Amino acid sequence: MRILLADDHDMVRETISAYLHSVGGAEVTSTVNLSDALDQIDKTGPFDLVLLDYNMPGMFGLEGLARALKHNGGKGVAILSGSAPTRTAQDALDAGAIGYLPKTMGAKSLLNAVRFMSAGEVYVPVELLREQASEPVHPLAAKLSSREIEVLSGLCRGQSNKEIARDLELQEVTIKLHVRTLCRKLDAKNRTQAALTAKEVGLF
Amino acid sequence: MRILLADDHDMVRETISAYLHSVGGAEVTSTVNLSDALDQIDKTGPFDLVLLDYNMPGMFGLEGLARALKHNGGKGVAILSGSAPTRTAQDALDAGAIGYLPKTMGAKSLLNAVRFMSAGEVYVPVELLREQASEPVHPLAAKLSSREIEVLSGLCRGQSNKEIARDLELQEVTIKLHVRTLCRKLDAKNRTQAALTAKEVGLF
DNA sequence: GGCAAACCTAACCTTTAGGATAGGTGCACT
DNA sequence: AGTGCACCTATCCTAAAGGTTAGGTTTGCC
Repeated sequence: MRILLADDHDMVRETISAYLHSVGGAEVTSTVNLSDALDQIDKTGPFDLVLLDYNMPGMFGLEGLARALKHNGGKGVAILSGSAPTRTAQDALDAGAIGYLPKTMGAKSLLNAVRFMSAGEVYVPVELLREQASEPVHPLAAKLSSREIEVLSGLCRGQSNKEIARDLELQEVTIKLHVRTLCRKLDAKNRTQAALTAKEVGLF
Repeated sequence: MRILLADDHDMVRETISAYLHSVGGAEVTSTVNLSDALDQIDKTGPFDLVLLDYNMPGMFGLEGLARALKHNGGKGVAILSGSAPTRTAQDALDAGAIGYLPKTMGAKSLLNAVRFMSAGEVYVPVELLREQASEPVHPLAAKLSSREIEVLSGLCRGQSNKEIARDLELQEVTIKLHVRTLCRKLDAKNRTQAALTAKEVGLF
């Protein structure tokens, strides 16, 4: 199993490389930037798997991924990243990456994932799904009073102030007031934006 | 590698079982429903991996998964499914499944995934991310003209008619007209509802 | 050419939204 | 008792939204 590891952090590079070699029996080559990695591929032929640090000299986001994919002749290229923003991971996989490895994962899991990807399979960390499913528990919900939540709920149903007032048995003016404070708290210009952002953060 | 496969379709059961045994060298036991599977676990001890068909006598959705997880003593249980609705897969993984296998995947990939999961790693098919990224091409989008889509886009950003008019270099009245027809087509009472439903069906 | 459809604009109207300012209540905390 | 906060209401105002009717253009189709 021939692995190419490109990461500018010495410690990351050395520990991962050592583990994959000693425990996983892999033949690991490592470089400190993208261009060295591409040179290495050209020199010794495609690797079974190429691991690229996302934040690394010469990467320029996913551009580096595309270049590495071309060089590695059909074999897999995966992205290694410290954090795991869902967006980036999705983009990477859409762009043809064979996997997205958060650096937070354990050594054993890393080895398993590397073996898996070397076999040509796409590795997706569960965390990605988790993040999408469970929102960060609406951070701004705490800033809203219970009344405001009720009014916001009406906004999210597209109700007019009058309708909301009727449902809550209040005067229309009062609703206007709440709507205004809601817009301020949600950083929205109008009721529509308030409703949209409330929906977006998963409040309703 | 001891695998337990539970599926009520004879063909699925036999082909998968045969492949995992002959090519993958696995020891495969198979049953036709959930209760037989649970009996089998109790009789011969936990398997390295249990594969459960999602639509199967006794499963009752994810209830069967929970029961199997208890019986298999910490080792992995994965869901096998014909279709791959993102929602179900997410729920399954959240409920502790070690993987979600669409039956559409190739034999070789299946074997790789099974080996991966037997090693205790969570397998997530890429399709799940893909589906979330690219919607099923909005059924009602066809009913809207290109201008209307542009205006709707403005609504979904919470813009006022005046702002939309400026962006599209049209008169405000024209925008009003489009907003009205949009509300009719989207069955909305006002711009807020229109924006919300547009967002809901994934148009923006 | 006639015709329909999608588009744009105009003038006019009513309702709603959004905002400011002022004042009232009840409750909790000090 | 006083202070602060969340809540409710009132009046007055401007700006937007929503709706009607009546035109106009371009495009493509029969």
